[in-house]
Amino acid sequence: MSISRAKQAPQRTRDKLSLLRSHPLFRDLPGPVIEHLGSYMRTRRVARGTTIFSKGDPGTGLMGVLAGAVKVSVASADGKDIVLNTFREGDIFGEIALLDGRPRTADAIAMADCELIVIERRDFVPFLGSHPDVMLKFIEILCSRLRHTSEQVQDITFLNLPTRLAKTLLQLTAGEEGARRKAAITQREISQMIGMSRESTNKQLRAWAKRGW
Amino acid sequence: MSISRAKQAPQRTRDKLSLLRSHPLFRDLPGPVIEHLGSYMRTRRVARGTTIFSKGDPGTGLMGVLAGAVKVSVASADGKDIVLNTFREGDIFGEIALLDGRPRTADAIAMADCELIVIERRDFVPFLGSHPDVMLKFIEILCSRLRHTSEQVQDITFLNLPTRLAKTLLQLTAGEEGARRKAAITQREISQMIGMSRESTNKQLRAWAKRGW
DNA sequence: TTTCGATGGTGAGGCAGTTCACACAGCCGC
DNA sequence: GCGGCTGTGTGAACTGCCTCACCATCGAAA
Repeated sequence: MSISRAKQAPQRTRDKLSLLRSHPLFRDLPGPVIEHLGSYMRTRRVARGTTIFSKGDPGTGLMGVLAGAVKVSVASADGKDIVLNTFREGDIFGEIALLDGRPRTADAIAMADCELIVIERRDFVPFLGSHPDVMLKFIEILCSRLRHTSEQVQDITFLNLPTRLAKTLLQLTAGEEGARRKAAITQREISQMIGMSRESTNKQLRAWAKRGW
Repeated sequence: MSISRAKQAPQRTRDKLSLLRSHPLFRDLPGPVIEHLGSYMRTRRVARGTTIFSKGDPGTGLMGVLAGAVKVSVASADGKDIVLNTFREGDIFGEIALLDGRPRTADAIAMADCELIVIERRDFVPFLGSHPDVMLKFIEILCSRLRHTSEQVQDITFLNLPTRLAKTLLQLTAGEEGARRKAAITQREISQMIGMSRESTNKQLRAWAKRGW
């Protein structure tokens, strides 16, 4: 997976500043402020499969996806894996450790070759302190994350495999309807998203396929 | 349950202002500001079993527990119930709908006779706008809620019944170690916290009891 | 070309936990 | 003291999903 993939740089449809300018968090900021922020940012390129950060790491900063896709997941002692969230081009992640400075609660892994931006906590926190409007946006983001995670809890406890699978598939296809579905996701990844075994997922998919879907 | 219980007012060990003054959110505010905030607050008394708000309600405000205990839970279509969080004297809940103004994502139910404080969103949001330091505290709270919920997801998917039960029991006893355990919780409530059936919980408890615990 | 690793596909068997059906105790109001 | 309610205790039957074991396919590496 390493060499031949890494050879071709990930498609980058936007640069650092344009990501800031288009993201809801910063969209409303005046140009000079955005450029100021931009000066704090580093970019980082990672190949598919790379661990971007691990559970327990000191949370050093905020990450943004310029190109590629990232999954945030946790592994159990016995090798199982659940995906808590996925992020793609234009998304921002890792806010929690950024904001409260405590260790990361999950792993972040590149699902494709990625180009990321990184803003360090030590640079960002002072900035945040002088920008209450950005704080408000962060509060909104945190709220929506909370709603998402809490819905996840409900889905896991209330819904059975087929329902959860269907729901996940819908979300996946909804996310990429406009773009051609180049996202080529494996069944194993789907199963991790819904917290079920690869085999069960497969069987359900086949059962549906037999009925012509 | 209704009459004889409601007769005796819930034990109130603190008043509105002292709750604000002792809560991490507001602790650092100057006295006059706290009193100003206090002027927005109403108190509300509810009997055990009362629904304080329901999933889907417009989120009107922030709630605080002066006395009693509150559980935040969701019910599934087929009558099952999971508890997402519990709050007791001195805690604050309902921040999410307060902050983003969207509908409540869960029900809040009084687990005992309660005295609550309420601050309306329309009063609080302007206040928040002029108090960035309070925003920061809210960000911290949201982060810790997020960590909690995400841990819940992990527990549900990775841990089996006995482990989850043990963990929950530990948290419960830890929460009330100083105070005499007057919290008299039912097995049904425990099962809802860990997302398992009442019967299974009972059997596990009995199994442990047989071994002398 | 062969080999190898990663993915997709499928069946048999097993078990954790659910559902259902009770029985029993304590408490309350009447 | 009697019915009714809420909470506890328990066994039998059922089942959804996991685990294990295996084979097929395909692309990349050697």
